[in-house]
Amino acid sequence: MGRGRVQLKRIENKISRQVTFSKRRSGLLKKAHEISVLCDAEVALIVFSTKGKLFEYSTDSSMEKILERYDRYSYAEKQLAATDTATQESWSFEYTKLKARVEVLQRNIRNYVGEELDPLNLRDLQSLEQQLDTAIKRIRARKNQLLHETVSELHKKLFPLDEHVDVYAELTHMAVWWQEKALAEQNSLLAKKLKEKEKTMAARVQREQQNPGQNSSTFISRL
Amino acid sequence: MGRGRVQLKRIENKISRQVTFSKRRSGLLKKAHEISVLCDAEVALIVFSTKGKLFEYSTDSSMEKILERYDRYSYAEKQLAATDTATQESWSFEYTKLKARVEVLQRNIRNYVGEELDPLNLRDLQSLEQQLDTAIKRIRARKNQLLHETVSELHKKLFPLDEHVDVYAELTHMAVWWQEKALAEQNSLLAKKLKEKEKTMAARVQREQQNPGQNSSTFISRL
DNA sequence: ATCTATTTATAATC
DNA sequence: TGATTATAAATAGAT
Repeated sequence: MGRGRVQLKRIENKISRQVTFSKRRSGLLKKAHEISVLCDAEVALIVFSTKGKLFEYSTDSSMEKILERYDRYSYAEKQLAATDTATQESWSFEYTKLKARVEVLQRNIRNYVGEELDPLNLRDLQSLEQQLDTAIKRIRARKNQLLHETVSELHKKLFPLDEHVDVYAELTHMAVWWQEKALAEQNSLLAKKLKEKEKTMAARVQREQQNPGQNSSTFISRL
Repeated sequence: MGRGRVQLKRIENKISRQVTFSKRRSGLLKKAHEISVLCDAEVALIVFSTKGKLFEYSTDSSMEKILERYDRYSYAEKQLAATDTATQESWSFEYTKLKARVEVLQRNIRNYVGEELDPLNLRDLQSLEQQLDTAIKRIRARKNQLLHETVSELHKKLFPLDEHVDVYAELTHMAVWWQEKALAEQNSLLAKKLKEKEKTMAARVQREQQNPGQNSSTFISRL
């Protein structure tokens, strides 16, 4: 409903994707609210943007209640299966144990997404950072692999008879080319920055020489 | 959008309320799906009719994952509400729920440390990477803050009478110095790498010229 | 469910 | 972001 028909597929242009998101999001929230009021329904709507920003709507702003209700609804089946597996007494204990476990896991996860870092000491932070660093590397590797596979399959579809072309080698070439380009750009950028720094440094040194011993290097010279 | 304007208030006629609900519900689900696809967003939509029937939509049908993410986003408030519900409901139900939760959390954690990535699609990987990237930034910021505080306290102990020295200014000087050094090192390293790359590139180009059209650029030129 | 007259939502543009 | 406008979509009311 606009000046042109719209295909149901990811909008590739980042800007217009963002604009569309903003418009449609407000439209969606509005409609969620409308059906909730008009039809006396309970609605919970959660939207995460690509960048991970959260938008939400819930009837009477009781998201909690609705999600609880949802859980009750969707776990109903699982409950039946589990009812007769264990005896009543042991459950209390098991439950407590499990609950503690959930708390630990949740705390861990919060740390993994960079929240509640205050209780951690330097060593914890260090090891956390290292873990996440490894994780990111693996994720990127997996992403590449996935892309790799996708491209390779695509290639097979495009050139089914063309067996002698080594797609992997081609991709490697492309990667090398890309890397070189990025490297060159980074290099010139760094060179520029370095020059600026040298300039400001020279200026500061000159100032220091004009009024020496004022305050500046006291701390460093003491260490 | 119909033959008459509509007031934003509960439709009193039961029949037309039901009809409107049915129509608008499908419209809402459709729009939720559309924004999800068009704008690459993660959407979870839960609707309970007046009669308590459940309708839901979720991106990639992973309602669990999205609700988990939502919980993480707004865990602060939730903590309080979740604690005392356990006493009321049957243990069996709560236990089952909790167990499922533990499984989800564990799976999440495995993903956060870069394990079991195979079931994830490209979008999942992308969002995971982004989350971890943010996390690492926060962790580094916290590390720096901690170091900062430690040094500042140490300084107070070492020079208790020395109130006029601005430790923060000193630290800034040190930081600048350090940055410049690192920058210079990085620069020379990059320069070295670049030169190597150029050499290998030149070598490859030469090879290509000697036996042209063998296999290499077939793929790229076709794209 | 199906059919339109209308109202709404929104894509394109600035 | 915020407005404007032409057009596509959704849907209220009727069947």
